Amino acid sequence: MPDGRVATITDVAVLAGVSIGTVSKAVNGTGRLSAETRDRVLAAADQLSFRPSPLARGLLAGRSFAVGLITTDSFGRFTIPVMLGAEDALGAGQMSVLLCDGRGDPIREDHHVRTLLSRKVDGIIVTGRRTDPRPPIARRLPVPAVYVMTQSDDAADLSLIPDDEQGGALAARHLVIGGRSRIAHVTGPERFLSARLRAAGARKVLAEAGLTLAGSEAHYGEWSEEWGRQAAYTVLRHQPAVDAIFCGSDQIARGVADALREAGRRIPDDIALVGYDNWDVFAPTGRPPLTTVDMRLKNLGKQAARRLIEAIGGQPSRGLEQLPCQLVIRESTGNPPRLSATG
Amino acid sequence: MPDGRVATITDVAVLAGVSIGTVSKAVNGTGRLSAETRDRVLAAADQLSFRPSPLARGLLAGRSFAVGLITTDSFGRFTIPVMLGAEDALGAGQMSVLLCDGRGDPIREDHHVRTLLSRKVDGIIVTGRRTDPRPPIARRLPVPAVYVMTQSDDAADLSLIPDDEQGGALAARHLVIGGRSRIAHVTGPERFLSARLRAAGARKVLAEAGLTLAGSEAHYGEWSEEWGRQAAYTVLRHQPAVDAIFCGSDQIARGVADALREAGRRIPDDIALVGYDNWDVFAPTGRPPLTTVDMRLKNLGKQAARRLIEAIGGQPSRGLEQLPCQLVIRESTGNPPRLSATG
DNA sequence: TTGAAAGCGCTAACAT
DNA sequence: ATGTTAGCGCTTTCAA
Repeated sequence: MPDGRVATITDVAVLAGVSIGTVSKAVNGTGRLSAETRDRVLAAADQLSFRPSPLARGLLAGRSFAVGLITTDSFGRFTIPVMLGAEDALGAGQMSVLLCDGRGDPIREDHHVRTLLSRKVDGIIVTGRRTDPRPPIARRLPVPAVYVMTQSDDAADLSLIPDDEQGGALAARHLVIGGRSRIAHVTGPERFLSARLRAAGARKVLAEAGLTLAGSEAHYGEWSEEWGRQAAYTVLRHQPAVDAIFCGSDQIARGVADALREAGRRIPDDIALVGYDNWDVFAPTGRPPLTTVDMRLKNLGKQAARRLIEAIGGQPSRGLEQLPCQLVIRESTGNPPRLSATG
Repeated sequence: MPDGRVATITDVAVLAGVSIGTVSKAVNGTGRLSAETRDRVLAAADQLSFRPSPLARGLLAGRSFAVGLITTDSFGRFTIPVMLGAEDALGAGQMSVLLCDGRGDPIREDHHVRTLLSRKVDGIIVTGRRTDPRPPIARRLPVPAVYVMTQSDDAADLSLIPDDEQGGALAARHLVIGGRSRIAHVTGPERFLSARLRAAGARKVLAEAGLTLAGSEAHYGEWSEEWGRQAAYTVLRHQPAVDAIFCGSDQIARGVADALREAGRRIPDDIALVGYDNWDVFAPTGRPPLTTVDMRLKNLGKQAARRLIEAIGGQPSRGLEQLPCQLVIRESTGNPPRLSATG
C-alpha cells in the first residue's frame, strides 16, 4: 500500500476490478477461475503485498495458524536449540509461534494454556529441560500437543526425547573400540532419568565386552564442574589404573579434565575423556577439545514441529519416542576428528 | 464448557439471560449496567471460563494484543534473558508474544516483519547479541518498535542497551579502590562497540586516579577462553608487575584465570581478576569465583517491554538509552562477597 | 439500563 | 466463470 496500511482483500478486488470472492479464490487456488483473471488478481495482490489476515481467516476457521510453545521451566541451554528447530520447521509451514514461559509453575502454565486456547492455536509444543515424566498440561485438550525434551506421564500423549541409553552406549563403545578397558562414569544426580539411562547404556556396552564400570558403579553427583573435579580425585584414588572417564555432561567433563591435568594425567594418552551435550562453550574449546555426545536438540525441535503439524493435519502419534544421539569425536579420546554414524 | 469447546460471548449471554452486548459491557467494564446484571453476567462468564477471543476482538480493533519478538541473530546467551524479561512484562499486561528468528538474514527478517504486520501485532521488539547500530527492520512501520541489545541506526527509533562504559568504569573503580594500580585489560575484538566502550570506561576511571592501563592499551582479541589464556601470557611477559586484569567477558576471564594459575600467580593475592557478563556457568563456579559486571539483561528486556507498551499506548520514546550495569563482587578480587550499588 | 445491529477481513456456499 | 451473501466472535454506536 502507498500509505502505512496493510492491504485488505477489498483493496486487491478494487485494483483488479473483481469481487472479493474472486480474489479469495485466486489467492487460495480454490474454485474455478479463468487463467487470465487469476493472473490479474495475483498481480494486483502482489503489487499491494497483500497477505490474507490470519485474524479474519482464523476467526472463520476457528483456528489461528499459530502454535503455542510452552516452556516448562524457563528457557535454558536445552530449551533454546529445541525452540530454534521448532520455529524453523513451523515457519516453513506458515505457522507462527506463540511463546509462553511456564517457569515451572503449574498455575502459570495452566494460565498460559488457557490463553493459547483462547487464541485458538492449532496445537501446543511443551518443552522442558529434563526428560523425566511430568503431568500433562491439561486433560482433554481440544488441540494436539507434543512434549519435547520432557515427557508426559499420559501414554496417550506424544513425547520426544533424546535416546540417552543409546547416547551412553555410543560413548562407551567408542572408548572400548579405542582400547580402553578401565572406564569410570561420572554423572549428575541419580534422580535424573537421563543420568540413569546414560549409565545403563554404557554398562550394557561394557558388559557385552566383558567389562564393568571402574569402581563397579556410576559416580552420581551434580551437573557441575566442581563435582567433576571432586569425582575425578575420588576415581584416581580408588581406581588409579583408570584409563577412561565418561562424563554425564560437558561441564562435568571440564571439571574432570582440570583435575586430571592438575594430577599430572595426560588426556587422552593416560586417560581418555568423553563428555555429553556438545555444548559449544565447553566441548570444542576444552583442553584438549572434547569428544562428546550430541543430543541433536535442534533436530528434536524440528521433529516435534513436524509431528505437531501432522497431528493438526489429522495424523496424530502417541507414546514416547527416543531420537538417536550422535557422537562427536574430538581429541580427548585420541582419535582423529570425525563424525560417527548416528546409529 | 461441558464439552471441549471454548465458551463464546453467546454462551455467556444465554446462560446469564442477557444480550451479547450486555455481556461485552460487563466483561469490559464499559457502558452503564446495573450492578445486579453485571454480577450475574460475570458469574456466568466465570462459570464458563469465558475469555473473549483475541481473534475476534483483534479483527475489530485492527490489533491483536500481541507483540512480535524478532531476534536479529538467533537466540543466544544474551537474547534469552532479554526475551525472558520481555515475556514476563508483556504477559502481565495480557499481551502474547510472537516469536521470530531472523538468523541475521535481512530477507528472512523482512519476511517476519511482514508476517507480524499481517497478524496485526501491536508492536515489535527487536533483539540482538551485539550493541552496534544496525539498519532499522523497516522504514515507516505502522506500529511502534523497540530495539534492545541492538541499536537502530535511525535516531528516531528507541534503542535500549547496557551502559558498557559505566560497566567498564565499575570494574576499574572496584580494582582501584581495592588498591590495584597496574591494571591490564583483555577483551574482545575492537570492532565491537561494547569492547571499545568497556575499555573507555575503564580508562576514564584510571585516568582520574592518575593511572593508565598496564601496557598502555587494551588487549583486543576474541571473545574466547583461548584468547584469554594467550593474552594472559602476553601480559605476564610484558608487564610482569601487573596486579589486576579486567576481562571483557567471563569466558576470557576463565582463560586468563587458567593461565595465571599455570604460571603460578595466585588470584586474587597476586593478581585480581574481573570478568564481564556474570554468566552463571563461568562466573560463580570459577576458581576462585569471579567478580564480574552484570548487564542486567532481564531488566533490559523488561524495560523494553514497558517502553513498547507505553508506545502502543501513545507515549513513544526515541533515541538511545543505556541502562546501568551492576558489579557482582566475588572472591577473584579479594573482597568479601556483596553486591555494589548499580550507580 | 438493556437490546439490536453494523461491521472488522475473510471463506465458502449459493446465485447468476 | 464470477458475483453476492452469510457468518466467524466481538465491540460499539444507536434505539428503545
